[in-house]
This record gives sequence, C-alpha cells and structure tokens, in this order.
Amino acid sequence: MKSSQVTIKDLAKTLGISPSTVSRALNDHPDISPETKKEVNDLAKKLNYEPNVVAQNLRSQKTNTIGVIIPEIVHFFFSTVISGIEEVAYKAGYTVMFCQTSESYEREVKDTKALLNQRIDGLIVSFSKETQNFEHFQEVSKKIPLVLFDRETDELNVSKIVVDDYDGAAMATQHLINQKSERIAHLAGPDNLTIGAERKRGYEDTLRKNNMKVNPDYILPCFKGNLEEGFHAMQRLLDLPTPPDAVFCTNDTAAMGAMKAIKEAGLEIPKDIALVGFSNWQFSSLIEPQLTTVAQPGVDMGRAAAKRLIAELKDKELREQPIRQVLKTDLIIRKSSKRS
Amino acid sequence: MKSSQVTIKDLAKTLGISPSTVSRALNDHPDISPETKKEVNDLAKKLNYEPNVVAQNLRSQKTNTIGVIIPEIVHFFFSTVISGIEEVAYKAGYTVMFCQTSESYEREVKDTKALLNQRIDGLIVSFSKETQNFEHFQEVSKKIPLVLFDRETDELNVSKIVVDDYDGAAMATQHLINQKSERIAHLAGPDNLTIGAERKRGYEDTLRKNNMKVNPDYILPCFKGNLEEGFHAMQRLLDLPTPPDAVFCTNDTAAMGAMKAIKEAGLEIPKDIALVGFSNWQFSSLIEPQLTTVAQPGVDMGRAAAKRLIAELKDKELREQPIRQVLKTDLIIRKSSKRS
DNA sequence: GTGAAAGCGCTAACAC
DNA sequence: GTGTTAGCGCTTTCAC
Repeated sequence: MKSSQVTIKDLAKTLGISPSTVSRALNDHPDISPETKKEVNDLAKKLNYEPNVVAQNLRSQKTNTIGVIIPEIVHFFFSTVISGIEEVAYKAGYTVMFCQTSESYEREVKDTKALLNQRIDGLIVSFSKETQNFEHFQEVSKKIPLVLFDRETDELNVSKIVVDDYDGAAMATQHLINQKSERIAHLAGPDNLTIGAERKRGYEDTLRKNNMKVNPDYILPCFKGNLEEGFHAMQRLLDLPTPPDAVFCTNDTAAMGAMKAIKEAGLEIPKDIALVGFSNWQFSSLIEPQLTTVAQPGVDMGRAAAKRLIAELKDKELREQPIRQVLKTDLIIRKSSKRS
Repeated sequence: MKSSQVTIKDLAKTLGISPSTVSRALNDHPDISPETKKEVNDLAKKLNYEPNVVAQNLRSQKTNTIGVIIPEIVHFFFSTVISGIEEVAYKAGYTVMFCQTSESYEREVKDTKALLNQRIDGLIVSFSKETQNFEHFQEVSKKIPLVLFDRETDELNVSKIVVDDYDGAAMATQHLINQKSERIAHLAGPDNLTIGAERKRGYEDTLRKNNMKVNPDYILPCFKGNLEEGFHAMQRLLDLPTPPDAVFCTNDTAAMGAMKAIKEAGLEIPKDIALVGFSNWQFSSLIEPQLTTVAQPGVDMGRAAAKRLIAELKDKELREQPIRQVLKTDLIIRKSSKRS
C-alpha cells in the first residue's frame, strides 16, 4: 500500500476523466460543467482528498507563507505581536513560520537564509540586539517584501511599524511631574537600540519643557533591563546625597528591581518615590503596588506589520514606497505613581 | 529578467555538465570527482545558489518540518515549551511551524488540516480546553507521528510528555504541612483537564497521608485560574468561621489573586496564611512576598516532545510503542510559605 | 467542456 | 564519473 494520500490522478482515474479536468473542477473553473464539478467534489470528499500544498507551491512559485523573525518568544511583548501577526495572516489565508534568534546575530543570519530557502513570500522582522550589519536583510528585500517592527534601522529602506517610544516616555515623565515629583531619575536602556534612545530623549525633553534640569547623576544605565540591574541601579540612586523622588524606568522588569530596592530601603511607593515602567508586562498589574507603565500595543503592531506585508505582497508597487507607521503608546496609571 | 533565483539547471548550463551531476556534486555524492565537486561548489557560491526547499520537499515527500499546535503563545508556560521544541528541532535540522488555537476546538481542527496539507513530517500538540472529540488527531496519527504534551487523553494511543502534577501538588502540600500549617485550603483547577484533577488528587492524598482531614469547605473552584477568581475564592475562604492558615493554588495567577485578598484583609503572608502556587510564572519571583511555587519544566517538556517526535520520525517502529514520559516538577520555596 | 503535454526544481534509477 | 530519463503533484497553455 502506498503513501495513502489521494492525489488528483487517483480522482481522475476513478472517474475516467483527465487530471486537468479534476484540477479545474476543484478550483471551480468556469469552463467545467456543473455536473462534472459535482462528481469531482463528491468523490474528493468521499476519498478525503486534500491538495498537496507543497506541489501547489512549487508550481505557483509562492508558498502563501509569511516568515517571522523575532528575538525571543518568551518575551510577553513579542508573543503578543506574534498573536497579532498570526491573526491577520490566518484570515488572509497565509501560514506563518517563526524563528527566534535568542538575540544572536549569527542565528539571525542562518534563520533568514533558511526561511528564504523555504521560499516564504514575505518576511516580518524584529532584529536582534547584536545585529549591526544588515546585509542579510538587504538580500531579502531584493527578493521579497520585508517589514520591520519595533526595532528599526536607517540601513533598510523598507516598511517599518514602530511604537512612539518618545511620546510614551514623554507622557510618563509628564505624569510624574504632574504628581509633584521634583527630582525624576531615569533607568535607561541601551542607546544603540532606537527604543532605548528614544525613551531617554522623551524623558529629557519633557524635563526641559517643564523648566527642570536634566541631572546626569539621575540617569543610570540598565542595558539588559532585567531585575538585578534595576535593583542595583536603584540602590545607587538611593545612595546619592539627594536621592530622586520619582523614577522612570526603561522597562517593567527594571522597574520591578527598583521597586524591590526602594522597599528594602524602607521607603514607600509612591509617597517617597513614584515609579513608572514601560511595556505593560503581565505582572505589572499584579504586583504591589500596581505599576504605572506605558503600554505598547503589541497585538496592534503584529496586525499592522502583517497587514502591510500582505498589502506589499498583493501590490508590488507598494514596495517602492515603504511606510513608517508609528503606533501610539498608552500610559496606564496605577498605584505606583499616584500621589493624590 | 526572470525570478533571479539560480537553479541547478543554470549551474549545469554554465559549466556545460548535466543537472544531475550538479545535484550530486552539491550533495557530496561519492561518485563525483573532487574536481567537479569543487567547480560546482565554487560556482554555486559565486552565483549565490540556494536550493529550492519546496522542490526538494516535493521530490522527497518530506518537508523536514514539524508542526506544533498550542492553545496560546502568550502563555509563559507554552512559550517556554516552544523554545524547547525549537531548540531541539533546529539542531536536528528541522523547521518548526506553529499554530495557536486560542483554546478553540474549531480552530484546532482547521489548523490540523492546514498543517497536514503543508505536509509536515510530524505534529506536536497540546489540545484546547474545548476539545472533547479527538478524531482529527486520530486521522493525523494514521499518517504521521503525533506527540502530545501537557494535556493528554486516553483516546489517543500516541506518545505523551506530561508533568507529574500529582507529585508536584503532593510536594507543595507536604511543604505546607512541614511549615506547621494545620488547615490547608486548595484553589482547584477544572476537573476535566487532567492537570486540574491531578493537582487536587495530590493535595488530598497528601493530607490523608498526614492524617489530616480533607475539608470540602476548603476546596474552591478556580476554573479559569485567573487573578479575579483567585481573589474572590480567597475572600470566601477568609469569610469562613475558621479560615485556613495555608492555601495551595492550582496556578500562580490564582495565587496572586489570593495574595491580594489576604493583604486587603490585613493579614500577613506567610505568618497568618502561607501560600503556594503552581507553574513558576515569570512574575512569581518578582512579587512581594516572593511566591513559593511548583515549577513545570517547560523547556524540558518541549525538548522531550521534539526529541521523541524526531525519534519516531527516524524509526517507524517506535510509533508502535508510544511512551508516556513524566517530567518531575520542582518545588521552589520562597518567602510566601516559609515560616522559619 | 475536456484532454494532452509540458514544466515548476530537484533527485535517483538506470544506462554507459 | 557522468548523462539520460522520469517523476514527485499540481496547474495551465494549447489544442480540439
């Protein structure tokens, strides 16, 4: 017994017609008579015929598959983006194929090549923190549409979906000012990722706009952005002769670390020190006090990236005019910053 | 200018040899002379030849692709499992294709069919909460290897990778007893998912083993297992004439809810009420007090599932003897339960 | 309205 | 050691 899969040939043989007629009938071709169509479709159902997508892909030179490269699946933000991509792609009849680079450039290059060899129709990417060289993506964009999200670079002239980090940081900082904070510190992300730089810029500009001084002692690096870093950075801030009375953190995990340090120092949040994070991780509404944070619209981002990619897939002209879509962030005010 | 992709034919033409020789040279076939191999490989590199995986797949009747069906990507546990699957599959030269069902049976059936049509070589599944009928997976297992993880059913005679929920619950309960808890309550998951039932069974058996009574008033349902449910269930427990002095929760989110209710009631954790969760979500080490919890080895589970699937892929015999692999959980003792 | 034939890109039996 | 041929399953041009 052979591989059990029914093919068009089998249907044709059973019905005593040609494979081409079967193919046309299955694809509802106008030339085929209604009777033939019915015969074919009935038999197909009866025998559980399922088209071989691989053969279709080879024939049509497209796969109806979208590749996605992200740094880490376990990051809440990225997993929400994936959900958004998947939702839109699925509705449009596309399959999605993911690779995670674990923030490794080398892995990213390999994944890119592998996806390309799989003959994906288009690629959606958030590149790794390590990535400085974008040749592999330049190669991609010569062949198929490419859309970047969250992390961007000027070296790639393709569509980009990003979040307004500057504005989010500005809102967060302004909110702290409105809560009567006078010495606002910042736990900053890495400058070489746009997101880190933009958040810092939003923070600094907002201080200036309010006639407050930007104090370099109040800006500490949290490049990895994890809890430990946040914890130690906050301890250093508390050791200053005049510690801050508010902190804007480049992400929620760093904010958690800061929170821990503040509590251990016997200070109260938000009374002594108000705290704002960035990203709206799941846990930020669960901790005590609940963390004020800037929500990034992950699902929307995924949706937007997939929509744009699919649009470029359908209309090649669009690829000549890449867009840069900026999604608004949302300041979610919770206890950690409310001094009312 | 045509599709810019270099094919074997192009290489053959340029070198004045036949396509089959090129193919053999690229695949390092022993028959081919070293000189020819070198010529071919050099030209391939020069012209950036990349094999068309789709054509290879059609030819070989396999895709070197593993399908994965999971309920939700944004759940931390599932995202860790994916990481594990991806890691092993990648090393073994397999590509992974994910679908998320969002806990919908209908979507699961569609995804299964779509993956099958993509001609995946094997499938790894954690089925949706809605799924009661397993025909779609029975169809799968007739054709290709299928491995279940986390959620299992007797209706499928295939390999299963599960976590020892019973043992995890027993450890957690015993730990609470060792911490001198006398009235231990349980926020229980749904009975129709094995995981919920097993955790409850582990809890009850451990109480009995220690000559403690199982008090039905102390067992409250938390079927969705979210924060709100945990919160309200805990409030009901606190309203009892004799409230418990410890609670074992079916998952960390419910435990978070319980924690909130306890704090609001002005009670102390762990002094007045000790708390243990299940799953070791990211946040459980971040909250105050840090949550004791039973860690499920998500990454290991993914690795084990992928390893088993690949083994069955390579050796058809193995499919006749499905295994049931039980992974040990790990009790992570933190502040929320330590009364020392 | 339907069939025959060719070809998507690759590989493996079979020749020599 | 290399070429010829055929075929994986599907679709589409070209015939009739």
